[in-house]
Amino acid sequence: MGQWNKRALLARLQLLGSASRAELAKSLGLSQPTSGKIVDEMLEIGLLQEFDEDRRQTATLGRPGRMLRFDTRRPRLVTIQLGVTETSVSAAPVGAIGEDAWRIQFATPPSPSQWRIALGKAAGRMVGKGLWGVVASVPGVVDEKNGTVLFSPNLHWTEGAVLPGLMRQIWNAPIALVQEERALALGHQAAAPTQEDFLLVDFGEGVGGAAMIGGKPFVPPLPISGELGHTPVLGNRRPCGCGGVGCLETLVSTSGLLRSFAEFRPKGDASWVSFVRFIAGQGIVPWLAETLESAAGIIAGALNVWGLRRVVVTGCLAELHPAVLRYLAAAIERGSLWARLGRVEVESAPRRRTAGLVATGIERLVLPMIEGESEAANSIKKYEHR
Amino acid sequence: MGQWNKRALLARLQLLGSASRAELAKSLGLSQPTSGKIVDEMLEIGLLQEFDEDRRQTATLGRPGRMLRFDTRRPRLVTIQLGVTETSVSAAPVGAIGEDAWRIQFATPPSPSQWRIALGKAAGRMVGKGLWGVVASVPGVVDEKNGTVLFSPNLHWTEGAVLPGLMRQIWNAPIALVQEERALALGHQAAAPTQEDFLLVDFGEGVGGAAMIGGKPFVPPLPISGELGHTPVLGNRRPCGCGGVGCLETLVSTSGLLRSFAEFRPKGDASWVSFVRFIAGQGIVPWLAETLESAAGIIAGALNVWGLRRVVVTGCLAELHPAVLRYLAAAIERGSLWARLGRVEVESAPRRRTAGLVATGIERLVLPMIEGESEAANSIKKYEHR
DNA sequence: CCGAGATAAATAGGTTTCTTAAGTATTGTG
DNA sequence: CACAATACTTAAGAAACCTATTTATCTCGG
Repeated sequence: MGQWNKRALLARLQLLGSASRAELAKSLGLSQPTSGKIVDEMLEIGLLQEFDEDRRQTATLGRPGRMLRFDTRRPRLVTIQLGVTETSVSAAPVGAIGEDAWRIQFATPPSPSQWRIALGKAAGRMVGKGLWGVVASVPGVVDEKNGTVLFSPNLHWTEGAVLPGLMRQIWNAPIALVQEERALALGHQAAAPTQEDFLLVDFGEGVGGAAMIGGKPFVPPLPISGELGHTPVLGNRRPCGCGGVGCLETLVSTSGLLRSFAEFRPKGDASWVSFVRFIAGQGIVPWLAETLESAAGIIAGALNVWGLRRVVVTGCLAELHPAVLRYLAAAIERGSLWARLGRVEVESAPRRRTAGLVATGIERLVLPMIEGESEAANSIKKYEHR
Repeated sequence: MGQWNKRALLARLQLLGSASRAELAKSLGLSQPTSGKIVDEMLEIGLLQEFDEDRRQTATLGRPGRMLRFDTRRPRLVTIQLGVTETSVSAAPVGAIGEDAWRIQFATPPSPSQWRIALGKAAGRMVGKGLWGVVASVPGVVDEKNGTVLFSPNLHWTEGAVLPGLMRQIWNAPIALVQEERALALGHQAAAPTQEDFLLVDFGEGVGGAAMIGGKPFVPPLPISGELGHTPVLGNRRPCGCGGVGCLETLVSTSGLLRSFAEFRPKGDASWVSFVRFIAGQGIVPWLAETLESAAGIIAGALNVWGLRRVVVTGCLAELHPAVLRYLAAAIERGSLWARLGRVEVESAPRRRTAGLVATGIERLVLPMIEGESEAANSIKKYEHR
């Protein structure tokens, strides 16, 4: 039961970035001794770190607090991004900061066993001691609880593969799997902690969304949610990797956009770079406008269902001319019910996968570790009786 | 903090319907003394009730447990349904059971002050003592926290009206406002406690949805969610009360269906009864099929976004021939991503508004009362610091 | 440089809430 | 009627927090 305060304190510290014992106590409504006790324990474990803050500007009265943050010194989590074309691996401390910086990258091989081998090689070049766990982000429909991929239109070989099993052969540590867009949403939350409610939409090889509600990722009953990419678009006849026809993903993913671009200009160079240049020059051409309208309609529907008013766009759309995002934003606003009562906001942001993976690792691997047997057993017991 | 167990115990009892102290303790992983203490306190207050269970079939060894349930004897909550055409009022005990049975009904007047007067008359004919609170369900976009209606296409006069203020003039007791579909979802949950995750869709004057996730109503960041009725349907040009054009609600609400019916058969009797008879005879005529397809697409979209696989349909669609529901179910299944991985279920159910209102009352009025000042103050303090 | 004021952290002691352990009560069974 | 089985109660102790107090460390003004 008392683990509640621990979690709350760590969550608050994640939100604040750094804080003193007293600040944490005040902001949580805890007493200073309690806050102090928890912090001491976390320092002991190596989860938190004291550091000297540069406080030349904060000329405040009284004894200055000893500032705390998540430990940035020691790599604790192996973070893996299993992407459709590339796999990236690095080791990050729990206090990882800044943009994504991948230590090791390799082309994603086409089978589980080859992936395991490539991953093993990568692991050989990294620290192996003091690790607390391994977190991997995977595209598709992911059952995070069981660590399986149920459905992956763009990376079929992951379906049914026991990815945690493969990884455990390399690192003998706890392992967590995260759905890709959820990791991105958690990463954005870490970078912009004041935005507690938003829908992150990522445009890449596929299109997916993940909702943050009250600063927490929305956890659906089924291991499926935010599947915006596989909503059928009226009039679209392109076949999708999912087996369906006309999915949004076939229009507005990188490959979908390039396909439209090539169809529109059959003789030209259909590379992403030339597409970006083309749009910068020509503006929102009609076929692009139509595509954006479709995407906006689906996004607006998700906003109406979840009761959200902020959209964070990451991925390839954010690389295009800003007018594209503006057009999308206007279209989303038209479809959103909330726009009649208040403001709807659409913004673009960089992908912050590492931060998201680390946040996942803390939540799913580190906290259970801290809470130890007693509590874990207890919560399991409680679950059984449901 | 210890209020956690109280809430958990009451929630569990709500789920089980009735249970003994020992059963509650075991099912929650609590110790018997704790369970016993909490129960004693609740009996004292009058929230729970001991009763003799008929146990001729449960011939179990040992001392039989003293069965507990929510008190069914004393009316504690005034439950009000402010409907588009009718307002219904009754007083219910916290252990209210069975289908809706409204004590007093009157046509909903067209203004706040007239409504207040009619309500006052109704109150005169009811018990006034020992009441714990008043719960009212309201259609539209409801800010439950502030007790205001932001938007109500079919009952415009409620927008901006201070409904809790009006009610407090009549009953000087705590008051809670609930969005109508959310109340229905809570009511269904009470009647079918094992279904923890579902989307309730009600077809009536309007069309609205509410999601139950893990046995709890989904609480959106904005006071808007599940607004299925105001999703535009391609090709539909009917104007909607919301100011938009082509909303689903204009097709599939009672009045929308009747309008289509009248357009299809201009000379016939366009009453609901004759429509029901017509469909029973003719089956799913093409225009109805199209309407159902539109509704199903929007419902399936919501399932995909929320990660749900069960739809509970209440209201006018459930009154039509069963083939209508079957058609709708098949169409929903086609649009649902989960249908490729597992089963999707669609069922109809009666409206259980009283149960939902009572559940709301317990959650929002009775529990805070029980937890008392100390805790309330504490949680408020915690909130401020966010 | 020093003391006063201010704030942070640590310590001590008390409260609340649960749990474990050990009764007591009430049933069915032989 | 004794005995096993189960439900409830009581008593004592443990865990987690809180309040109050003390100690530490800073700024500021002389």
